[in-house]
Amino acid sequence: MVGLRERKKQRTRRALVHAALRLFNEKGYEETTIAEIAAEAEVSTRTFFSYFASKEDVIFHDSQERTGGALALLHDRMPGEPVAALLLRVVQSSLDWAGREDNFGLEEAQARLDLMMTVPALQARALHLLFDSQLQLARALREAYPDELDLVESAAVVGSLIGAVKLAAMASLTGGDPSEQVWEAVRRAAEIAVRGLHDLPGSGRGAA
Amino acid sequence: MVGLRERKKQRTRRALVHAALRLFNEKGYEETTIAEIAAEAEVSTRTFFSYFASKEDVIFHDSQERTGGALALLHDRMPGEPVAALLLRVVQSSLDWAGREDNFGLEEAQARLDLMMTVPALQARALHLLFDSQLQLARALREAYPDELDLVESAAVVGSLIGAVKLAAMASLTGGDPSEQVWEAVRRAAEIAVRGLHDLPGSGRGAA
DNA sequence: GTGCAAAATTGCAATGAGTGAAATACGCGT
DNA sequence: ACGCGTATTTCACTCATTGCAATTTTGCAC
Repeated sequence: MVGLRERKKQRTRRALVHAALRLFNEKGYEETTIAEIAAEAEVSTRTFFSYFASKEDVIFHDSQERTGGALALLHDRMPGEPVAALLLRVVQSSLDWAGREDNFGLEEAQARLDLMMTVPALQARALHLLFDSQLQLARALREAYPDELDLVESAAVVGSLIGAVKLAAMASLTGGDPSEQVWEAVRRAAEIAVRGLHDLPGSGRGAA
Repeated sequence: MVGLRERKKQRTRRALVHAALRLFNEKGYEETTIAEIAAEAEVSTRTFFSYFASKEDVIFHDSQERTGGALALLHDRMPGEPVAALLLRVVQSSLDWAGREDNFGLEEAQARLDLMMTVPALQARALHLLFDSQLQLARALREAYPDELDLVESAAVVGSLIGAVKLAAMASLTGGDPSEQVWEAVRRAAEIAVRGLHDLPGSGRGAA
């Protein structure tokens, strides 16, 4: 399955992402044209679109897998585990993901985050993706606790948690805090959001 | 101040919004070109862009004012009012806004909501705007309780509440529920999110 | 190795969003 | 009626994105 064909495709894909990221940070997102990215990766502009549906997609090429992990956690929840504890594990695992970044260097990860935060178009796209994943998480959570939660409740719980974490992280980030404090902000936000969940059905006792 | 000049401008603006909405619902958002909208409103395509920065903006032309109301509520909070109670009032007032819709007919309001929910580009934009307003709300909340909350906490609280409401509403909407049940979902979500806030500094006693 | 079919790449043309600048029309105060 | 300043239009241009047909590359069988 990993024939030359596949390897070559992956190489091109990476080249495109790499080139795009480099140019975005060098000249800015709007200022960089697809033609330039393609040239940098040594393919035609037309080929760019056979790898990514749009300019934005270069930035979000791996968002799929990222939510997959969270969904898996919800799916294989430990029997008897309180909702609050499970959700905190999801948050934790998500934070770990951000710490890894195998595929691309830490610099590129940072650059990407920066772009997502500053370029309005990307910010909008990021929020949209995040939102979709939240809907998926809500469905998964509901399936994990089919007798204790209905869909609206799981949605409220997931939305509350992610919403709190996201906005707190953003507030901290825009405040210019170092990643240390951003992490701490996320932790506190999660705690606040989860506070109301202790007495939620399916709990037993609190967690966190 | 209300010379012919001003009146004419407002008339054109409305004509553009009206034409756009009509065409969007008739042929779909993507399928409608700016040229068509401009033609319908009897102006040049270039003029369209002197009124709205982009195609999307026609849909969100009044989003500014909508958040203004919520910010005002936070600003004039009643002394001694618990955080939870104040936030619930914000949610309530926001729901009322959706009920009114003075500027344009109920049909158009409904059509607009439908577009925002279904067209990905608009969905993304809506989320972005919502997110920005949340940051503003967080700042306002912090100023309303300067001694009891720091920025991260207010962000967590606001994000949690809005996140819960938003996702619950969405879950209910995509489930095909009638507006009756959507309203109920929002109410329940707000309650869940607020549950953890009762023992938040500045409260005193609970509210809901 | 050769040859062939599938997959990938490319060039080209076309559509539509969005922008900049110059030319023009028009309400407004005098 | 006259001139000023702002809308509006026109024209020309850049760029994202897509459809299509031609071309090249690769996987595989003989």
